[in-house]
Amino acid sequence: MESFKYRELQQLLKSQIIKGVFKEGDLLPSENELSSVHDMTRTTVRHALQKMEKEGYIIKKKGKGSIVNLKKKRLGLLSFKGFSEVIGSSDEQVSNEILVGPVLQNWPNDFFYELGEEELSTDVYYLCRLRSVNEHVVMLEHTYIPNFGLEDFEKRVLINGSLFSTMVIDYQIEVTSMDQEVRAIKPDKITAKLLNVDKTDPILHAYRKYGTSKEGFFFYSSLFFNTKDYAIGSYFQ
Amino acid sequence: MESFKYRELQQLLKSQIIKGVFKEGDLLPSENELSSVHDMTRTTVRHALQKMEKEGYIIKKKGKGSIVNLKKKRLGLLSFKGFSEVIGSSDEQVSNEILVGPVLQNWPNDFFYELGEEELSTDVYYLCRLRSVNEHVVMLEHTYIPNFGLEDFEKRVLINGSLFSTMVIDYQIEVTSMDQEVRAIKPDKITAKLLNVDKTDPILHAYRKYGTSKEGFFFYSSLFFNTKDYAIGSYFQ
DNA sequence: GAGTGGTCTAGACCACCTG
DNA sequence: AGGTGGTCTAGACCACTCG
Repeated sequence: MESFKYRELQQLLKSQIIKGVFKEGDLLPSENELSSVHDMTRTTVRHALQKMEKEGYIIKKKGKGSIVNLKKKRLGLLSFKGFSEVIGSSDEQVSNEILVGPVLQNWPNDFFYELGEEELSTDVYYLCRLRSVNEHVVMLEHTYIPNFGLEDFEKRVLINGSLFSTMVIDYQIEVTSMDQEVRAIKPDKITAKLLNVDKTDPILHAYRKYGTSKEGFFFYSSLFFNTKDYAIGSYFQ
Repeated sequence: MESFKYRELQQLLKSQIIKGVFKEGDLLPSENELSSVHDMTRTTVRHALQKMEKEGYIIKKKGKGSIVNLKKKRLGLLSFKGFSEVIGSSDEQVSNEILVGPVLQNWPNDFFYELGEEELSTDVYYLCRLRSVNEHVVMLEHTYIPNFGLEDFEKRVLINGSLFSTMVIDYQIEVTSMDQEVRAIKPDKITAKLLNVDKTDPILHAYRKYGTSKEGFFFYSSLFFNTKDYAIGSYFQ
């Protein structure tokens, strides 16, 4: 709804990065160039770039420029970038198997987060995905997305295999926050089998609630991690 | 070394918050007041406050002001605030027991992070702490701090029981980043006993490397979490 | 030396909150 | 209505990188 110059620039650059106009390691146009091209002050350009740096899309270097950055060294799965963004451009062989495609259904009983009335009055897209790195299964994710005007969501092919990118590009919804609870647990039979671990092996479990740029729109995940082969890495600054 | 107006204001306000001049929920002086009192533009004040908001010291509300914020809802132990900052002002009964006080020693063999030559040529402060919430043991932390000019560190009493606050106030060193690897594991005997869990109970383990405002100065932790009683929460935005 | 991002000034108008 | 933070302009000087 609200429209700001810095926000428009930010969204433009972001979608250009996601679409591949600017690739990993590329330099964005300089602040002076962006300010003259888009007819705004350098202050405003810097505001946009600052946000993008905070979100991890770019790294700024004094005297050099703004460098496009999408990779992280390891599996940054405790930060709130999506799996594909985090893993995407590294050397790892990544696969992303959808076990249960987006299906519209009712909310499960005893949902792991408390839901608002509006959420409860809609149905929900359920998605179950299995993620592997170098043919090691590392993560099983159950995702629940309330159907607040997501047209034809079940027919979409995820852009770059990424749910986050799809939401930005197709629905102009940005993920802005993530809240999670993490525990070490013993897996149940089915989860152990899917993650290819023994039933006595400890695994990591997380409940997540994602906040978005769309007022009142949240979505939820329950995730299981096999940390035998790959530790879960994360980096904050 | 480098000195900027926004950085000085930032450090002043931060230390005032840590020392209790401004308490949880208080409003900081308005941007206009800060700019006239400290003789700088509002832009510069905003720069300082922006950094502080990013670091989680304050929350800004349009039309209201900048609200001092130190608590998080749950145990935000996967973010990189220190334990004391995260837990500090909530309703929980927190204890922070130092099992092995800061002792100067050599680096362990096969240290969990790769160390630089400068680091290897110094000795290191070792610190072992046990953290409890409402009398449930939740965390065991082994901390390794290279002795790069930390005078009398072994004699310090941690300010507010917090290592992070002590470093800011006594040594002007700020923690600016954190890198970690997380795994679900079975505890060894000693750790199980200290965390008060069964040896078959899964626990969560993390290796951490903290980056600081002091060039080339890092410190390290190996942490074990009991997630039976309290899940590890974290919030990102 | 030319170009880059980092810091900083001195203003302006706006939307939001509270008495 | 008065004060707050949010957005934005139009400049300036600096430290850094690179050819």
